Amino acid sequence: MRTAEALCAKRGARLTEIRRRVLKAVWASHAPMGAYDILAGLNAGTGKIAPMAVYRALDFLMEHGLVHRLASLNAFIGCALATENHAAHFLICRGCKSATEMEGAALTRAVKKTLSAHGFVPETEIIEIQGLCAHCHKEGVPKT
Amino acid sequence: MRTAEALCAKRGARLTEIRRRVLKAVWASHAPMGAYDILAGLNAGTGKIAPMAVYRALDFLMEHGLVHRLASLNAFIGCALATENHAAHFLICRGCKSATEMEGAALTRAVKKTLSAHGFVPETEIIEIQGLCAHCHKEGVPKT
DNA sequence: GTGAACAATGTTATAACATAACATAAATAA
DNA sequence: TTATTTATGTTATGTTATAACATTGTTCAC
Ligand SMILES: [Zn+2]
Ligand SMILES: [Zn+2]
Ligand SMILES: [Zn+2]
Ligand SMILES: [Zn+2]
Repeated sequence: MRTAEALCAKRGARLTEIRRRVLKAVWASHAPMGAYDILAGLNAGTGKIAPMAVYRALDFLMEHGLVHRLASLNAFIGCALATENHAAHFLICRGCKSATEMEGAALTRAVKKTLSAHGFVPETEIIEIQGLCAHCHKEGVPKT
Repeated sequence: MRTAEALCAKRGARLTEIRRRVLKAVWASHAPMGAYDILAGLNAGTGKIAPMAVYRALDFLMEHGLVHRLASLNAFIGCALATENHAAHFLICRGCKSATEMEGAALTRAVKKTLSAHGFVPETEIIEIQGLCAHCHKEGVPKT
């Protein structure tokens, strides 16, 4: 959270109340959260925030690399490596619902190589591997 | 199309009228199509097919590896390598809206390696790189 | 300080994507 | 043929995301 504040300050970006609350909600969850889950959390008390507000906050947070969107789940998760902009690669376990962000230097290199072979200029890189994490696999989480 | 028929015959799977029509629609488009786009196409004449029917056909076609879903676009595209089940890796150009399926042996290897390093057992592999294809980049398609 | 310009939020409505649940019909097996 | 399974029809609803425009708040030049 300090990191987020520092980062926004450095960029002259405003980490407002609602953005902070959304970020906090996303960070508080190990599992990826849907936008409407986040919304429900914010509105748990007396709230009456609208979906738009959450989506706008998420857009802001994504722009600044504090949150990632998991396309395969329509869900959002806090960035584990909130440094400069980076490609996000995720391992998504259907057993424990975890999504682990991985720092894949080798993978990144392989992707780059493949792209340049095609002359393709990348802008967004989505890599999401679904399956079972080591723990859940050992536990014998069933197929379906 | 012959391929699809052969493949289904071999497996005892029934490539019915509606499934065939959906496959044809998806194949006819270079660009990925949304489910409701496909639906609109089928219903262009006298039709009155419901969304469910399209989604069910798509599920069938995906099970048999004839169609892929692009998670980042909520769209579907015909498989360019309709052989055995394979991980689908796509290059998605925002200029010409094309989605190119790539046969990335090296990339596949890199992914495998990374996964085993994490002890992660994969089931579904989503790799979608968005950006500009060589042609659109050369044309100077602008940022936004 | 005042006012212009921009940034953020509020508000309402709707678009776009996807599935649940149950009924009917068609194909296959026994 | 009857039973069983597979596919489709039908209606309704759930889920995710954006459009459009009004209002409020912040910043900055003057
Ligand atoms: Zn990250
Ligand atoms: Zn797990
Ligand atoms: Zn394919
Ligand atoms: Zn292109």
